[in-house]
Amino acid sequence: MLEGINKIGDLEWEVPVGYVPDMRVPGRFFLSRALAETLEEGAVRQLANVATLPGIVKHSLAMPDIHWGYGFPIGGVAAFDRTEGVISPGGVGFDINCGVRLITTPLTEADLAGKKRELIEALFSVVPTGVGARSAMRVSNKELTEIMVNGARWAVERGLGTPEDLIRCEEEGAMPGAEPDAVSAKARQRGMPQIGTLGAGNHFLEIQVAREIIDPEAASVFGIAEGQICFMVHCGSRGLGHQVATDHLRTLESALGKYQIRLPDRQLACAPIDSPEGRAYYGGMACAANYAWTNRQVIMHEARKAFTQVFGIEYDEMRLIYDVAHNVAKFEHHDVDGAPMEVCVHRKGATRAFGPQAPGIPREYAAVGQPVLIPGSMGTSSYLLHGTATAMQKTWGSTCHGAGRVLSRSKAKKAIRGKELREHLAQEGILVRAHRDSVLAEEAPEVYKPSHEVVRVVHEAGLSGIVARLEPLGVIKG
DNA sequence: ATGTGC
Repeated sequence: MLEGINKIGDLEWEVPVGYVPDMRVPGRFFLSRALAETLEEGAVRQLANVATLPGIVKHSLAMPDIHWGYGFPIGGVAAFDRTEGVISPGGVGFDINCGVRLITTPLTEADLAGKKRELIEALFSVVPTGVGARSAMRVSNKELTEIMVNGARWAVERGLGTPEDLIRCEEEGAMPGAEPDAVSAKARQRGMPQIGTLGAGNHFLEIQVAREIIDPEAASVFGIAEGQICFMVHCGSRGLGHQVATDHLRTLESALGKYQIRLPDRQLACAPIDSPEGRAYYGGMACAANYAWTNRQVIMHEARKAFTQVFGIEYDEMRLIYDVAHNVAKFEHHDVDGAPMEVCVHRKGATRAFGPQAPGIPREYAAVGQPVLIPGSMGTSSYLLHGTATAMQKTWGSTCHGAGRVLSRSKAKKAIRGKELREHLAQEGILVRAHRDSVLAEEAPEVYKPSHEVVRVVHEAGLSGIVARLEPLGVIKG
């Protein structure tokens, strides 16, 4: 472990005040010995830098998938006092509301046999992939405004889903406080042709089988059984979210002097939550988050239609378990030293993991806590977990989001051949359909930390409980 | 992550 960091529990570490100058609170992160080898000093410094920001409450936190990011570390969680604190795009990330949803089907592996290629091709033909992918769907400027305000409900009202889908979605598919005027014309232009598109990088649409049920009671509550075929959608707010982040970062950087905020790193650009600049970022970010929920709703709808065509099953037999955001800032009420407090929780590459009976989770899941969805890297397992009371106490109800990258894209492309990887995965029974073979090299399993170890750590640390392990059978990539 | 770099 790095110099100057204290072990405070089996899997818990503290970065003391003074690790970098002007820290207001300590940093804390969760990590096993096995993952310690992958810990970057730069990511720990970023965790400490976040602790210098005005109004930060209790700790600057990071999950076991911590790695170096823009300003804030990825895997980072930080809460700021609603009245005294700041809001920062670096604490959310460029892909606002990058997230995941998981859907069960009535199919088994036997049903899939011989039809997997047909299914993959059907899915690939209805879900546009790749950087700059455009949708066949026509969305007007007025409709885009409705999408940014109403989120997934916009899609359901047009028959692209069912009302039950919305209940099983974080924020029911739309955050409050979306402010369309805080989204630039350029951001709108980028977002207009991209509703229903997957994008690139680690985004995917994957066919999976529930290979292992670890917690049968919670699995039954979530409605998933061993051997069941599922599909998972992992994507975000595309060009619109990226442009919202870019636009507001520039505004916030130039307002730093006005609010006399001194930063160890300009990438931490932020503004008081209740300033015009802070409010504008929140309003724009909420628009992008709602756009992302709509995007995943439309992709799920297209995928359901493809399944009905290939297998002759009913649309309603494919049930959304849940949809989670991995990159977002939200106002939440938490207990701080026995007193309720409203804070702005930034989760960047982290998942909300609200425990049993927590407000804001679907009533049907109240007994076990909210579902938590952790995507694997290509060819490796994804996980379904549940939130816990421990997460509420220790991490503002948060857990990890997946496997952090350990090899850069450029290094991965030099070390790995995409075509060979595709053939190798095919031998294991995993069919891959990608926009370009080169993305396969960039997304190879070995360029990521092992997600099973990341998930093991949050389980052992009590931040969430493993419910099921899902194995990939076929995947569509950018 | 991203009309992938100013």
